[in-house]
Amino acid sequence: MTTGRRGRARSEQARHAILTATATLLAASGYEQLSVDRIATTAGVGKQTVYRWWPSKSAVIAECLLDGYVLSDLIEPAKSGDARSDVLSWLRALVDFLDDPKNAALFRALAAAASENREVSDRLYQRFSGPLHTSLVECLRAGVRTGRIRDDAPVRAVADVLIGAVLHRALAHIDIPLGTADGIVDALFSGIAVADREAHRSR
Amino acid sequence: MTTGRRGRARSEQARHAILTATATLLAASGYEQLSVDRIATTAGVGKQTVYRWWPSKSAVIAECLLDGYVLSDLIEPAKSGDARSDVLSWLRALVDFLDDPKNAALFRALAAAASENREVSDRLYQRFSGPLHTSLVECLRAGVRTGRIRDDAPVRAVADVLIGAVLHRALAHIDIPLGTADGIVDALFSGIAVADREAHRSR
Amino acid sequence: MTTGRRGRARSEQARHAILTATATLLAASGYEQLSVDRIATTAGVGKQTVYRWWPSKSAVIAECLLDGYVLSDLIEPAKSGDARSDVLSWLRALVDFLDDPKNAALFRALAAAASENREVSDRLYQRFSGPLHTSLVECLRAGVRTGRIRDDAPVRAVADVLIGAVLHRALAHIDIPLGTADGIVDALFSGIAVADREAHRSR
Amino acid sequence: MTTGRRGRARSEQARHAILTATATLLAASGYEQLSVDRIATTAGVGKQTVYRWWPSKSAVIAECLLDGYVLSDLIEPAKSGDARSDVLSWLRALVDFLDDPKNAALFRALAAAASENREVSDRLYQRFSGPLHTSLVECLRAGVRTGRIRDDAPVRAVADVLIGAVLHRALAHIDIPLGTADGIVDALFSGIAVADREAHRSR
DNA sequence: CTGTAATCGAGACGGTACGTCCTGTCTTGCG
DNA sequence: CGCAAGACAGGACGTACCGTCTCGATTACAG
Repeated sequence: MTTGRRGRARSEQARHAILTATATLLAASGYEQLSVDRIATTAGVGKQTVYRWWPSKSAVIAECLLDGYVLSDLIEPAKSGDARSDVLSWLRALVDFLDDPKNAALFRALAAAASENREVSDRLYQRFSGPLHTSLVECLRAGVRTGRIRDDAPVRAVADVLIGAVLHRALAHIDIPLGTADGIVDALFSGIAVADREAHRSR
Repeated sequence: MTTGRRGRARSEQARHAILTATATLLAASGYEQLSVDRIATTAGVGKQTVYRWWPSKSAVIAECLLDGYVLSDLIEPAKSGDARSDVLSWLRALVDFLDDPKNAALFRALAAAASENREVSDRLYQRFSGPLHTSLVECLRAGVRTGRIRDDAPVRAVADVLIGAVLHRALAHIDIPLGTADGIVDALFSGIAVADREAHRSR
Repeated sequence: MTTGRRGRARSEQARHAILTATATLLAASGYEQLSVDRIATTAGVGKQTVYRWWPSKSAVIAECLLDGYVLSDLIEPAKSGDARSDVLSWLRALVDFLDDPKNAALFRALAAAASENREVSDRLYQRFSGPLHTSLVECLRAGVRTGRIRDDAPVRAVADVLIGAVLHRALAHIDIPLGTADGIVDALFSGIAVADREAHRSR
Repeated sequence: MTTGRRGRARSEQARHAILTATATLLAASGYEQLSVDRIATTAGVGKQTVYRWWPSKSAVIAECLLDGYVLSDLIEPAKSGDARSDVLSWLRALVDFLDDPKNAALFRALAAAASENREVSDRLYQRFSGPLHTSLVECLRAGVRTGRIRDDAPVRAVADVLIGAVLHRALAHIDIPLGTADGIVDALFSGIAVADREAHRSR
C-alpha cells in the first residue's frame, strides 16, 4: 500500500520551522513587517519552499491559525449550566484578552489578512469563529433546556452578535471598557424593550 | 491682500482626481492592490503631488472617507418614533447593502485598511461608526422616552452590538441571511431569558 | 565472469535521451537558455540521473560534442592533391554551412559554452578544431610534396588562420560573403606582397 | 531651447558608478561571478536603475566596452609606411596582450557575451573589430600605395583573417606561441604557393 | 529464489540571482 | 511655488535554476 506519490516527501521539519518563524515574527514585529524573505531566512529554509506550499504570506498565516501556532488557546465559554453567567464570563475573558495591545495588534493583523484574502477568512472562521459560534449556540441551547432561555430565542443570531461586537471594537482600535461585556449580556438576555416584557408577562 | 503664501496655489482639480482615483481603485481591486503609483497614474497626476499633500497611502484613503468619496451615503436609522421598527429597517437596509458583492468588497477593503492603519480606522470611525453609533443611541433613547425601551437599557453597548454583528459577517465573507437582522433585533428588544425577566420585574 | 559491480546497470537509454535532449535544446535556444532541469524534463529523466554521470551542464555538452550529438559531420578538406583547390572548396563549404542561421546559432552557442568552460573548449578542440587543423596541415603538406607549396611555409599558422577567419565572422554575427573564402585562399597562397617576394628569393 | 523631455534627468553619476563597478567586478571575479545585484550594491545604486537603462547584464558589459571601461586602450597597428612590419608588430602586441591569463579570461568573457547576445556582439564589433578592421585595411592600402603590396590584394579578407586567427586561439584556451604571429604575417604577405612565385620570378 | 546494492523517475530541499513592482525622495522644465 | 514627468536608493516580491537529498520502484548480480 502506497500513497501513489513519488519523489521526496514533504519535509515536516521545514513546514514546522516556517510556521514557527511566521508566528514568532508576527508576534514580534506585526503584519506589516512580515516578509516571506524574512520568514524563510528565520526558518532556515529556501524561499521556494514557502511558495511551494503556500500561495501567499496570508496563506501561511492562515495555516498558523489553523494549527495553533498563534492564538493557540481558543477562549471558549464554560458550561456550568447557567448560560447567562457562562456567556458573561466568556465575553469578559475575551475583552480582557484584547486589552493587551499585543493581542489586539495580532487580532487586527489577522483581520486585515482575512479581509483581503478569502482563504484566510475561511481558515479563521473554520478555526475560531465557527467553533466559537457552535460553542456559544450550544451554551445558549443548554440555557433553553434548563428553562432560563426562551425556547424561541434566535440563538444563532445572538452568537453572531456576541462575536461581532468584540470584533468591531478591536478592528476600530477602540478600547473596549469591561462594562461593555456586561451591557451586551444584559441587553441580550433581558431585552431592552418595555412593551415586550409586558406582552410576555401577560401570558 | 493675499494668503501670505507665494507661488502657484494648490490645484483642487488634482486633489479631486486623486481622491476619485483612490476610491475607484479601492472599490475595483481592494486595498492590497492599491499603490500610490497607480493612484497617480489613474489620476493623471505626478506622484509627488500625492506625497506633497498626504503622508501616505492610508492618509489618502482616510480623506476619501471623510470627504465622502467612498461610502458617501451613510445608512442611518429612520426616526419614526418606533425605535424597534426603526432599528430593524436600518439593519435590513445595511444587510441589503452588503448583499451586493461590490459593496461587500469595498467594505472589506476599508476594514483591511483600518486594521493596518490607525489613521484610517480613526477616520472610518469618525465618519461612520461614530455618527452611526450616535444615531442609534439617539434612536434608542427616543424609545426610552416613548416608554418602549427600559430606561436602564445599556444603549451604547446595544449600538455596538448592532454594528458589530454585521461587520463580523461581512469580514468573514459570510453571506448574511436577511432573517439575521430580525433575529438580532428580536433578541435585543425582547431578550432571550425567561427567568431574568421575572427577576427584573420583581425589582 | 562479470564486471564485479552489483546493482542495476547504467541505462544507456537514459544517457542517449540526455545527450539528445541537450543537443536539441542547445540548437533550439542557445547556451544561456540551457538548464539541467530542462534537459532532464525534455529527456524524460530524473535530474539526479544527469548529475550522477556528469558533474555539470558543461560536461554534458562536452560529451555531446565527443559523441557526435552536435556537429556530427565534420567538414573536412578533400584530398585531391591540389591543395589550393582542396582548401578553397573546404572553406566555401564551411561558409555555406554557416550561412544557415540555424547552424550559425548552434555554432555560437558552442562558442559561448567554450568561452565559459575549459572542458567544453578542450573537447571542442579535441573533436573539431584539432582534427581540422591536422587535416588542413596534412593537406598543405601534401601540397608541399607535390611542389605547389613552399617547403618553408608556416603550415600550422596557416591552418589556424583558415579556421579563425570563419570563427571570427560567425561569432560577430557578421554574414560571411562567399567571396571571402576566395580572398582568404588567394591571400594565403599567392601572398599580398610585391617586394617581399623578391626579398625572399634573394635569401 | 530644451530637449523636450520632462522629469528628472538621467544621473550621469549613477551610470558611471554602474559601469565602473561592472568593469571592476568583471576584472576581479570574471563573468560567471558577475551579478546585477552585486553590480548595483557595489555601485551604491538601486537594481532598478540598472534595469532602467540596460536590458541585461550583457548590455552593461557592452557599454563598458564602448566607453572604454574595459579594454580601454585598443591595440592598433602603427603606420610607419612599412605595412608588413606594422602588421607584424601589431599582431605580436596582441598575442602578447593575450599571453596574460587575466586578459585572456576577460577576452573570453566578452566573446561569450557576444556569442549569446546580438547587441554585445554589435557593440564589440563597433568598438573593436570594426575600427581594427578599418585600421588594418588602411595599413594594407598604404602598403599598396608604396608598392609593397599587390594592388589586387583582398585586403578586407586579409584583415578578417588577422583578427580571426587570434580570436580562435584565445577562445579555445590555446596558448598562442609568439612565432604564430610571424607565421601568419609571412604566409599572408609572401604566400605559401610555389607556382605563384615562379610565375612572378619569370619576369 | 532471496537478499543486497545500485539505478531509475520524481520531486522537495537550502540557496542564489533574476527581473518586476512599489515606496518615498529628489530633480527637471513648464506654467 | 505648484505641477506632470520621471529618475533615484532601497527593499520585497514571486520565479528559475543550481546541485543535493530523499522517496518508492526497478533491475541485476551474489549467495
